[in-house]
Amino acid sequence: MSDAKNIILQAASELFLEGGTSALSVRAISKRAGVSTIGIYSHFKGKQGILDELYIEGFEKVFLAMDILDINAPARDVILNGVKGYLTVADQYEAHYRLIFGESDAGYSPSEDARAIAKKAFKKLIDVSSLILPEDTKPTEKRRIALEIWAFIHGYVSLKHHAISTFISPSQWNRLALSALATHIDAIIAKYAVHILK
Amino acid sequence: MSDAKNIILQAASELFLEGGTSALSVRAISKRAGVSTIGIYSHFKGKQGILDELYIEGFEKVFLAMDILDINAPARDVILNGVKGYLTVADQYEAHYRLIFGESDAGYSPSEDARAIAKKAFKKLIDVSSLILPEDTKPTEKRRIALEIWAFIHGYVSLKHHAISTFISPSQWNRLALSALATHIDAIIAKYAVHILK
DNA sequence: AGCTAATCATAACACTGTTATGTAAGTCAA
DNA sequence: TTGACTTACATAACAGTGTTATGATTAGCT
Repeated sequence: MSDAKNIILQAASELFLEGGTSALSVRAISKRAGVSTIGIYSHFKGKQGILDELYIEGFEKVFLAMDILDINAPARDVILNGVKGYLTVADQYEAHYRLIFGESDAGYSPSEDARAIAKKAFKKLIDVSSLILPEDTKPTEKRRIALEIWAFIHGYVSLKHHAISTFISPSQWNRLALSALATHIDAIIAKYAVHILK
Repeated sequence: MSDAKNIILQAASELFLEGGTSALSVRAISKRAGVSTIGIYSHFKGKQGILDELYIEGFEKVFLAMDILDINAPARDVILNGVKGYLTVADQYEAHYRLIFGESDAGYSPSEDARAIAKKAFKKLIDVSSLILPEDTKPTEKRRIALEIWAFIHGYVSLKHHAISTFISPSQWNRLALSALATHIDAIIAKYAVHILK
């Protein structure tokens, strides 16, 4: 990657972290990067290209957050730890998170490359959440369970961002999300245990 | 409400349903309504005012969707029916839903009046979801459970809107959401049953 | 060296929400 | 009816947005 490209991306990332999408205008980026506005078009595919990079950056953070250190811990704890990491990233990189879930720029839609990273992250989630399932569980079933967990936890993050939700503090939100998910995971485990016993 | 005000709002609502926020420019509204752009500012508080009206419109749809017809049915079914209505509204008025959850216009934030309607809808959700809880459950506990249900189901709707989620059809999404929620509700009921038995 | 392709700057285009200015219409009291 | 005052509307402009056409400059390669 060339110098100018790096400088532009750095400027964009800074502005994005500071003020979200509203602070991310082509002119603001070029001004901070010390280049002309045309630089965003010669090095990236316009603003879409910049947003794509930030989208990928966001999903990479999510991907790393799900990294599991203690592979020997009980499956239930491994998942909850992964989710804890997910929630931390969602807090720390809120602008990225909002971009990923279309909460910041209605006009933006991710490119093929960006979608590929997103799918990679989802596959990792499937791997992690499958730990509570029997090994011979069908792929579609594994995906279904991963989706349940993702929907649940993302629902909490998204509601936290909602304007109505001021009566609950951010840290309390994360605790609520984790305890609710624990309940749900236990329910899933119990269901499969019964299934095995039969 | 005056004539011009109604005409403007009608035009805005139509454009919104047709093309979402991106189709909702002040000039487009005024053009369709047959008035000058200044009309949006004399009858509403600019674009914010228009979005506020649509925000309220959206939450009223959600509110109505949770109306329960069969009050004598089992609590579990009453909730699932209410959620089914919620999902239908989310599909039918996708633009409104996205606006409500900040997925369409990053600049918009609802007024006090709009927030009030949102709180009213949430209170209704608390009432409905409390049906599976013992009558003497504390208000904060009731709220916590309502939040669990809302987060779960909204998480599914939000993921459905996500770009990565093309591998699942819309109707399938709703089925997945409902069955996952059923699992979760049963888990909650079981938990409270144990609590009572002790 | 000479040619080609990429990089950059200026300025402009078509859009956005908003507002200052001016005009016309309606309202109400003397 | 007349005069004063408020409201409704229109035109045009302002400051911002993403994008691009036109040139100029630079870099890489034959």
